[in-house]
Amino acid sequence: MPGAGTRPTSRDVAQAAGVSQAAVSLVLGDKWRGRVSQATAERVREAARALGYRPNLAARNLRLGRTRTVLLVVPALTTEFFAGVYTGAARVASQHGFGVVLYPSPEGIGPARNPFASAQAALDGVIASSMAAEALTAIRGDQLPLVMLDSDPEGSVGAATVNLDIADGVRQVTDHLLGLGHRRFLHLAADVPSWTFEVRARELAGRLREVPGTSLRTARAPISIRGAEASAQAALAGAPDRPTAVVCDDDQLAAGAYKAARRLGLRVPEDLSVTGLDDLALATAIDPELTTVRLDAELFGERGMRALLAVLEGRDPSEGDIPVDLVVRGSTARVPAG
Amino acid sequence: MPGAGTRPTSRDVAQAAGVSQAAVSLVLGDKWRGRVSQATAERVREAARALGYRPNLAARNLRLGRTRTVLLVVPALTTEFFAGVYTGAARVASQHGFGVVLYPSPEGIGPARNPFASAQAALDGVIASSMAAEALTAIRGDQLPLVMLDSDPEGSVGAATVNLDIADGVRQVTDHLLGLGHRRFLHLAADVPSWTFEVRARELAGRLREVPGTSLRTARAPISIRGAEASAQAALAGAPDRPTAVVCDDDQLAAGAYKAARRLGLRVPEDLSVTGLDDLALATAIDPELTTVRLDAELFGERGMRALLAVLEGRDPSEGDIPVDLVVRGSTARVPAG
DNA sequence: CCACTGAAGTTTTACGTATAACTTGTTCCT
DNA sequence: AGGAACAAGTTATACGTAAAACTTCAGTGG
Repeated sequence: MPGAGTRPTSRDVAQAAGVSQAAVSLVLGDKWRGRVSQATAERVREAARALGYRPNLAARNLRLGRTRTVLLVVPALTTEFFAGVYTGAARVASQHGFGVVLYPSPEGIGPARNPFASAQAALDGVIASSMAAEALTAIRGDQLPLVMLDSDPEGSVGAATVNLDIADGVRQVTDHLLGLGHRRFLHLAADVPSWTFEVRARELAGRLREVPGTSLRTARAPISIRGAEASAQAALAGAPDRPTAVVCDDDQLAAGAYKAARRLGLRVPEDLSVTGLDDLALATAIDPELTTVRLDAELFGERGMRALLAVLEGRDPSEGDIPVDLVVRGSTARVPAG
Repeated sequence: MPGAGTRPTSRDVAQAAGVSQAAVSLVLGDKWRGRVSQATAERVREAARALGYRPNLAARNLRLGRTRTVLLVVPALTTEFFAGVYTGAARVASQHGFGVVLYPSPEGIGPARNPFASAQAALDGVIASSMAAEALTAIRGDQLPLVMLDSDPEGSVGAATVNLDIADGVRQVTDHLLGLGHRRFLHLAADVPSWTFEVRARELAGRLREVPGTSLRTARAPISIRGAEASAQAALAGAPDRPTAVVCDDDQLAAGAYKAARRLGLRVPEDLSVTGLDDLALATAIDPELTTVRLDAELFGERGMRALLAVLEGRDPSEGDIPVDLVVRGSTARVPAG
């Protein structure tokens, strides 16, 4: 009889069922066919149920040398985007008997510290979003299989990468605005060093360079509505050759641009077109609803987990970028005359 | 020499430093004073560094019988609220050498399934938000120390509870609206069975019952902007004795109420006052900015973790409810004449 | 000079599991 | 009849760590 308060072990179950510990392990591990009789197996299962036996995961992990647990490192969970990524990753993981532990990096989207100080769980692999070389090194020092989300395929030496086709999204936005006659652009950029934001800047600038008569200014802001508001207000204040379109690095920045516009007496979209990127719930909460690029967060998470499974099984993890779609709503309109 | 690809163990470090495995454990566990010489300790640390040694957590957890890891069960991470809770909990945890694993329950705020199927990590305790009896039973079956967030102190048998003073928040909102002359109220309620929402309904109804000449209708909606929009639109459609104030169970529902109002040609706040609860970033992104009740998510998480630590150490976890504040912004105004 | 103390270690063991290797008894084929 | 083949188990071991219990040796006080 196990002491009160102590959790029952497989040995307790064995004793209760009148068999050896090995038999218990075989039965509960579903490896008993041809090794244990049907009747005995049932007896073991009954004993386990009666005692409320739950295997000690630390012991199992030690024995097997793996945990079937992976870490998902994400920037701070200030939007629902990474909730979607987690959902997708967790769905695929559970189909393969894996668990996903979520680690929101304290520093936001930028460089993240070594997550292993916090996550006491032993891990089989890591899916990391938008991290800097520093943390990457710490992880690779641990020899852990690694998949990078939304990161430079060149920069992440050896690690598999899974990316959304952000560049194409920016192209679609830019072409949409050019088609509406816009020529003077403001890029409201995230004030965070990350490849994913570099792509936006590069692609927008590149596309505009191909079209004569266009101009591009850039304003940087921390990724928050308040921060974006201040930055956008300053950038839009000059009346003479004010931009007619604001391309924002994400929907939160776009919401800040709305507020700046309102403060300056500019109407969206009559005086100013605004675009976002993400398609958060926020995008349809604000008025007018935001023209933005829809990112499929769940698919992103699924693909990330699938890539990690491939790495773990020694398969090739590479697949193409995930397509994104422009969603045209009420925040973009034909360029105002004059 | 450890085989290529295998992680070095404490035994490898011992061999490299020319000492026993026990000495390595003592030195790295900082228990060496009076047991190992300064010089040897330094030699061990150097060897560990050289080999890139990281202790096997599964083995440590098995040996110690604890993991210094706790699980934080939250509803789906669709708003930044629970990100704040996590941040607060993780901060306190790391100060005490604990890690926090985040488990977003797949079913939203309502009844959650047993999280242990997914989280392969062995756990020392659980902080669970707004869960139903079903999951609670599963957890208590595991004999795990448990702290409930935002749950009925009566219903959660034996488990410690940490609560925000939501009731007081609802009182403040109601008194604010009554003071502005409102008498016809619509309660836009979350369509989810949870104690935290029952409190809102009870408190609002109770307060209005004390004031003669008031009326209260209730509309239920899933917690999303879209869902709230549809529900609020239906509830506000009847012209004659339409409510003049909409009290929403959270900010997302309030954003939906804005959209319904706009669709019906009602101006906020001139024709309709709207209030929320949470004070999300969304609250200041919409126009007009939302009058709402600010909840201190980080403090909530801190208090939750502190309570769990108290339980783990056999101390009394109980503290008072966390105060909340009404934040008056532009979405509430004096009741329209007539 | 000898018992004693303290420093500086080492040896050993236990944590709970999964599984390889072994044992025993029965059935079946030739 | 004699073993081969198989069912139905058991015994023993390893995973990597932490720490209790033991050893060895040098110095010290009476």
